[in-house]
Amino acid sequence: MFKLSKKADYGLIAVKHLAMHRDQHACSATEIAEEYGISTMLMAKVLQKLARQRIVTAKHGANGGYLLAKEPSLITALDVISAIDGPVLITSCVTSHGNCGAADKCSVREPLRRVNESILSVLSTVTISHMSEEQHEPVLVELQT
Amino acid sequence: MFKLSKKADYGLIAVKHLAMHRDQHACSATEIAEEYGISTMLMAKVLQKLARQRIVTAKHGANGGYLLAKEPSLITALDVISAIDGPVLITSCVTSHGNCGAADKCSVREPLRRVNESILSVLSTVTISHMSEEQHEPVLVELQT
DNA sequence: TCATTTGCGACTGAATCGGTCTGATATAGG
DNA sequence: CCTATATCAGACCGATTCAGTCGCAAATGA
Repeated sequence: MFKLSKKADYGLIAVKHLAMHRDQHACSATEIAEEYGISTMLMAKVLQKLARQRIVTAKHGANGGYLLAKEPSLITALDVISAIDGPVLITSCVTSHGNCGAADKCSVREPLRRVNESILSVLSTVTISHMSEEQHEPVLVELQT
Repeated sequence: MFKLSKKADYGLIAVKHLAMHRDQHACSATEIAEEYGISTMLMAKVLQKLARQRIVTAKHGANGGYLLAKEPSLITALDVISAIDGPVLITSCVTSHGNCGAADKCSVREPLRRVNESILSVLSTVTISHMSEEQHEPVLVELQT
């Protein structure tokens, strides 16, 4: 329906973990997985996807692991989610090569596109450093109705 | 990943259609389905769910069909979507009877809850009348980071 | 050299989703 | 009253997606 995948969830957990252990040692997939009681194999897969999108950098070999590739304030929730699940599109019609059956007859396509943009804007406003801080300053997001 | 179901999509199409044919005759599921090239059976199912949530009212019998139960400006996208797909929760952790494995160890739960609220707020700001109008005045939505 | 750790693709079982079918009930009109 | 037209409800099925696993290759530090 309208949920993020568990993998995306785990991705956010992992990135936040790395943000909190910044400038310390590199964290291995096993270490992170055990800390949160998640399957090691699955966490490894998630971190690999994050590495492929240059959100984290990997260090091979013994005592290796992952480090954040950028500052926590430069990594948005959208970055992490779309690195793992692919582009965020609330309807299949919205895509460029969209093969929506109702095609051009579809009267909700344009309004939904605007809703989609608003959601993207929310997700890209929230950064990892936001998610680590305690204070929560409200931010205004513009919504084209 | 993060998409609305086709049923929810069809629901929005149907409700918008009813809004545009307001104060005329009741529209049958067949009529709406054919107009947008959607399966009749499926459209019927969608409209039944909308009727159960009192978003539309059904008129049985010959020349029956559906009518909007409220003014288009009082029906939000969130109403329609959650009538069909159930409550909008971006993670399974967020729910009240949440059985998230990582449980209380999960460090992203609270930030995601706030993101979820922002999305709900976006979806409940957009009404059916918004989706029918041509003009698009921007609205500001508050986002707790 | 060897233990550790990432990288990648293939695979499986379970859950969800799109869509269909059947039968029951309600109602307008002849 | 009878029939055609609609909604209503739930069971059902095939296809897709998703969570999670496994095996093997490559990199790297000790």
